[in-house]
Amino acid sequence: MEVRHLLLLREIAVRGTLAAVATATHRTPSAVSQQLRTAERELGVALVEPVARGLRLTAEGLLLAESADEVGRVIAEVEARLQSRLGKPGGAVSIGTLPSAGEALLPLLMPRLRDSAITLDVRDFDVAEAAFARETLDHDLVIAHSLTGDVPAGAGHLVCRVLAREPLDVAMPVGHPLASKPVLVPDDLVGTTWIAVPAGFPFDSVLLAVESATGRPLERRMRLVDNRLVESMVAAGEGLALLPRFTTAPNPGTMLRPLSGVNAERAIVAIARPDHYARRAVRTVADLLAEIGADVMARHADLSPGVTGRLQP
Amino acid sequence: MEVRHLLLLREIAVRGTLAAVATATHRTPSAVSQQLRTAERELGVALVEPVARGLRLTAEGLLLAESADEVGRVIAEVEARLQSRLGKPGGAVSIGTLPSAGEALLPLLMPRLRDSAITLDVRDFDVAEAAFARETLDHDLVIAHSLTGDVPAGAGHLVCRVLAREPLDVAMPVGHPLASKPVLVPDDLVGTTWIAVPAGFPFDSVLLAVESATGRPLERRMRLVDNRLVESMVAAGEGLALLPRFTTAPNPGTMLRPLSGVNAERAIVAIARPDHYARRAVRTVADLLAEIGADVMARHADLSPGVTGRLQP
DNA sequence: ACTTCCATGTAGGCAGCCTACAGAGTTACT
DNA sequence: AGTAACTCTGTAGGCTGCCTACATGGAAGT
Repeated sequence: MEVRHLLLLREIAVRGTLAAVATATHRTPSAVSQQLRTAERELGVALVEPVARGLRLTAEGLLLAESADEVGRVIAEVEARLQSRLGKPGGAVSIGTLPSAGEALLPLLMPRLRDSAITLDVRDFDVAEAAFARETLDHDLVIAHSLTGDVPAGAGHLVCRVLAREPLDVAMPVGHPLASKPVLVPDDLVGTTWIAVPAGFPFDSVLLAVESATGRPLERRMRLVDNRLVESMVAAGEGLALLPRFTTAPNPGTMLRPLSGVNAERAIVAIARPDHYARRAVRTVADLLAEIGADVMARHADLSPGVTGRLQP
Repeated sequence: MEVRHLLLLREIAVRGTLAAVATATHRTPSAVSQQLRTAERELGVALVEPVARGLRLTAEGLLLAESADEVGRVIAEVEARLQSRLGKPGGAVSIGTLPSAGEALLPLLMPRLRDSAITLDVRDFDVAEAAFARETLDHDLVIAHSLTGDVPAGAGHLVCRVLAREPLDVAMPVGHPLASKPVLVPDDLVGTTWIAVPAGFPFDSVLLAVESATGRPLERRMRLVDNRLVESMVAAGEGLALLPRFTTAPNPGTMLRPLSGVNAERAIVAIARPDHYARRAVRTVADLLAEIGADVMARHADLSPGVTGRLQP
């Protein structure tokens, strides 16, 4: 029983096809196929069965793939134990992040890693909530968010650390009638039109909650992802929008007002595969992100949202 | 971090020299040395340091060697989980046994494995109590004994199953004056001479206990290991001896009498390395041995020792 | 001093993993 | 229906890496 074969099965279980495993591990599909056959021959069991134009794991293959999680975790822990004895954590840590959270956190992370042996490799993507979990396959840490709780959908057996809780405020053009109220409630929003996000994206759940609270539908005029673009649309008077408080820069054309009465808050969380999280460098970065998240929350705790300065002086 | 290297370090930790590891794994010392250097290069740490004419593990090497126990156990458990799903356990199980316990148990084990896929590979050795633990390096199961408790000396972190508790009786030639008593106590033995075992062998602790109870030394005339030889000496009138009840065959020249007042009993135990014990075939054999041990104890429960038939009808 | 038992170095054989390329099967699109 | 795109698989060949065989150097015991 070779560990390499166990890890191969785990990759197959999680990526679905041999071709995906091959590209993820920088090999040809042929190599993966041959290794799989070797594993089957040595174990004396069928590990995969053909289905449609691909294949899927047999019950035995699935059993071993699940076991591989445990094996991988134990080995990673051993490695971490050694590294922690050898000195400071180091190496490359790959981070995948949703842009808005990355904008709030990562610029503060870089200086804290200045005199460590850790190097970062950052990528960003804006995907539906359930798609963040998949990104942990290709990144050590994924900065995701959730509006329904502290664990993003699909991140069941991943390591999951809440970095911050960020209010989602209502953005409106300067001079909008609602700007006179320091805090908005759902009833204030009846009849308004919105710059919304594509279906499946977390922010939409807030609008749905507002509709459910008032019993009246909201008009969604566009479905945009990029917050900078959304802001410009709001400033142009195309509608209201929900924007995360920490990263919506003061902007002469728009202002923010908090929304109460529904859950208008997102949890910014770092998620990781347990075996990646076993690396000390990865854990160190996660620790720093949690610190930074707390700092950011503290800095906004007594500040009003947006460009209007302090509301409760 | 390769599992092969971890297991190599464990072998070094446990066997002491590269030469011993090499012979145990059927390789040349050169191969082992090269693999060790490869491990050091990949990990970037010194794992061994020269000492005297051999070497010893550094602190880091020892850390990894200990971790290897955990890794090996987890992998063995995965393998066992797969095998248990695939059907009946099978494969070769190597047993090392002390001769007397093997004589009592193993003939009953063979028929029970008749229609299984398990094959046995049995060896025997008669060593001091503390030496049994070392034999678990080379055998899946070691049948050992202990007079001081249920765990033989040195078997601290081994799997340890008590198979039977066997009285050690006093063997004497037919017609010996002590034969008139159905049960002996230490005071009966004052002034007697004995066929003893070499120092360090467990049986000696019983004679020491008798001496301690009576305050009078016993004369030890020879120091023999082989029980068949001991029996013949007893029959020849050379002295008394302690013999295990289950395997001392009825013999026209000798008879047995139980000894009370001191702990004259040995625990027959199966010991194994946890990673070996994870194999289902190994566990199955251990289960059967425990059954057999219980049977043997039950069969002797209402029978008097030796050739004299039932004493308490 | 000689033997013995360590570990280690070098050269070469051999197995195993990988790539490159080709082929067969299935699905989806035009 | 026909084609394109995707899947997995097979074969031939190169390359890396592990091992053996043999030789060397050092430490301990006789």
